[in-house]
Amino acid sequence: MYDHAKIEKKQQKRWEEAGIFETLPSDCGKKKFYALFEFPYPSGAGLHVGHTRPYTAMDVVARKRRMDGENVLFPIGWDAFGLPTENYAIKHKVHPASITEENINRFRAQCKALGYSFDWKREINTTDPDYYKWTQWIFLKLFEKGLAYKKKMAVNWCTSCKCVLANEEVVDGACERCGAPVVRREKEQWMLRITAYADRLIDDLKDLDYVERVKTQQTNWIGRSYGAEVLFDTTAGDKLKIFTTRADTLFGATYMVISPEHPVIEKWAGSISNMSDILAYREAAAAKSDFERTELVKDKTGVEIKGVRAINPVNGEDIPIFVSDYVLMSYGTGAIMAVPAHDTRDYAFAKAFNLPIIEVVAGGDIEKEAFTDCETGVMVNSGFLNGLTVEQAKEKIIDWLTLNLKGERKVNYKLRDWVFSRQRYWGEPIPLVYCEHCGGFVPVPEDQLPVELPNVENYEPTDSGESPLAKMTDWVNTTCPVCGGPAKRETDTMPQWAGSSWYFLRYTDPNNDRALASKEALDYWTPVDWYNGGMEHTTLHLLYSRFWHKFLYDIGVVPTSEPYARRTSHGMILGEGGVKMSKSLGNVVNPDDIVNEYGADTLRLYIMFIGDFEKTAVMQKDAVKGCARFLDKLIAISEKVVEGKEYSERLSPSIHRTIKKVGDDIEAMKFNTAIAALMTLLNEFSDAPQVNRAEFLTFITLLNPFAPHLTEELYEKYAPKGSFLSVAPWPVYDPAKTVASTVEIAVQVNGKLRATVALPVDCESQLAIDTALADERVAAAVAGKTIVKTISVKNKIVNIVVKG
RNA sequence: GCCGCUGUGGCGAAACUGGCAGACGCACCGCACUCAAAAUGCGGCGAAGUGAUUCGUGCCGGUUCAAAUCCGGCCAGCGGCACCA
Repeated sequence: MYDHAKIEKKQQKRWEEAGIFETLPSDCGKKKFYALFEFPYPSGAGLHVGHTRPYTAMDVVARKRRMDGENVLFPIGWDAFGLPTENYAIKHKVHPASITEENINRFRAQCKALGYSFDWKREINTTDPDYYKWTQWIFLKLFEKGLAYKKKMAVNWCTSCKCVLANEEVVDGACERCGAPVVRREKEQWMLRITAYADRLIDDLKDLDYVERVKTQQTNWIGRSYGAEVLFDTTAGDKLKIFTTRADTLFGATYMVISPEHPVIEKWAGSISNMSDILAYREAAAAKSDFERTELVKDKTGVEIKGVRAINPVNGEDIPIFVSDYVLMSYGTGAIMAVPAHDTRDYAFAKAFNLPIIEVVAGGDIEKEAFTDCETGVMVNSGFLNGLTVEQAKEKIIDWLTLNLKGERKVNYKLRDWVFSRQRYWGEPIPLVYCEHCGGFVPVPEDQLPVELPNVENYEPTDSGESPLAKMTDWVNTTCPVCGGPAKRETDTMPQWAGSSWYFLRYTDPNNDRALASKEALDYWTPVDWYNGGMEHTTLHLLYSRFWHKFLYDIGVVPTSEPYARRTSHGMILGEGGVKMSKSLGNVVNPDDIVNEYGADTLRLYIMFIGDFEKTAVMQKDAVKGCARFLDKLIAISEKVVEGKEYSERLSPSIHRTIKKVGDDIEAMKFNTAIAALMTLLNEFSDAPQVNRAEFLTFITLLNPFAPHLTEELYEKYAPKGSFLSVAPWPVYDPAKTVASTVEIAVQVNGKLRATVALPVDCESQLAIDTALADERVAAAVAGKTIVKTISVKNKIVNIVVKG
């Protein structure tokens, strides 16, 4: 066992003093490489072992690219606004800013102890007014372009955080962060028009190097569907507009349904004879939480509107209209045509209310269930569509609707606009003031940014849904920047996701006080070349930041329309026994413990060796030992290295192969097999009679990205003063030298392994077959039988097919 | 229900484009060193069989000289979405 604590501290100090990980200027002549992982929220719990997986992975990549001679930007910062800090501050009566500072100090120390090669001079903090000034600036640009607007609407209200949530933050009807139930509340909220970018957010994915599951998840979340809007005449006089993806089934529409919140209910009040029933139903629907609504998916409820009926535009049929909460006001037009024969929900409703079911696509059995999987069917009972395929009917009906002014093509999305305001203290103030005289919200002028968070006595959230800032009358009351009259500041703050939607831009030029970053810095560094992050952010941070970036591109602030060229995603680290690590289970592994016992290099190796980077892995403390032993073995070998400038004949092929393997594996994020290859090579070293200096140096260079401290220490013995392995050139391999002169070939008889034979590389297949047949075990298996066929695959296998 | 991913020893896992299944590591067993233990080194380690051999990558079937890998049909687990018309 070596003194890891001493060595690691020493090397960290050397690196820092020499500044070898500082980013070079953009005119350095090197190819740029921007490596990024999702910057942490500096929680009170400190760095978790789960953090070390993506951090170490990207550190390995960054270190390897630096050794490849690239100019690497590998930054770190703190996404420090957020509720846990605020809640802790309330409980312990301290200012969130001071807790944030404490937490950051701890995270920083932990990161340094792990030897990450960050450029510490570019550290950022989203709660720093010099940073959030630009977050506010982007908001003002969104406001200026009409992409930020205030709207009264039903929102998700977390009963514990006492704050609204974005749709993306609601998981199974509960708050994504605290797990408390979420209810619907009518509130005025700031919204960002992310839906305006829905198409581009889907379409631009196709040119990006993102792992496929991220692309599909984003595409599904945005949920684009192509269909038509159709106008139905009603006996109330005006028309009712619906959205459908199946206009081809119009002849099967036997009733209509509108959402309980649909505004026509008020409009038709005079004609509706059972208004009280309908209002009672609406009230009952509104009282349901999101959770209850999803729980009750099965049973369809509703009320028929008495007094108003609709006319099916294709056949003039008079059909009833229902109110039911299975139709959502927030999607499409809040009204549907119901085709029970070909939609499961309509079918269930029609059965419950005893409504007619008309088959319009042949092939199913509508007595039993709705025939929905009918894309290949043929139209029936459908007038002028009869005999057409579904595909043909879809085209024909849309043409017919358009021609007769009864409808038109329409695209709809599941994606909703982003609810952007929060009624909490610890977030960026929204830089707007409300002026009665000017008749609305007025932006705070750019030269008055940032609008800083005032010091408040009490951060306690309110049940009324007002931000704690609202009580700060000194701060709230201000003058209007336009007319100079009295005005009130907006007291809601921005959500946690604001600061992280653009932070990667700030790293390129972190101290700029005239722009969020200079044009030169953005031109050189963006887009991020490789961004790794958690799957849990796919429809949150990743989507939000793509949206902001596209907006900034549109207004000419950034030079690319996408922020990240490549996106990878790491699997979760589970606790012992395959369960999620949590405080309550007491199975949280603190990386500090492993660092103290074995050293940072061992932890780094272990966390990379644990398994496929993209998959969930289980922490097994026992297995850490294997990595510690590997390093001990390396030290033992280092003490016996002899002089030598060339690889020995014995080790040369393995060394060349390993250089290739480790390099390829790092780029493919197959860190586990890269380490396995290094272990194999080290085992060969210890079996060899001796290891020379050239061989040893290549080995520690390959290992350096994974175990930078020990390899740097071992390198000092050979290196001129002031030179560093961490920035030494990556070894090159010669493809011709990766193969030994002989290979072992498997010999099969009828596909079953019978022997292995040694043969010269790339030998003729006849020689391989002859050698195989000469083997006594093969001969025995073939004896007395007829050879029907022989197959020989170069350097791999010989298969002899026999009969009889 | 829909979309996606995964299923391989006692355990974590490897296996390029179909070509010796189980690399590498953990645990375990034996031996050496030691008074002893730890550490270290050497050897073994999918199952059955004394053995030649046979069986074996979730299950059933297919294609192929050859299948963990390709095709068809299931089963189980994980993740995402979910009354989205």
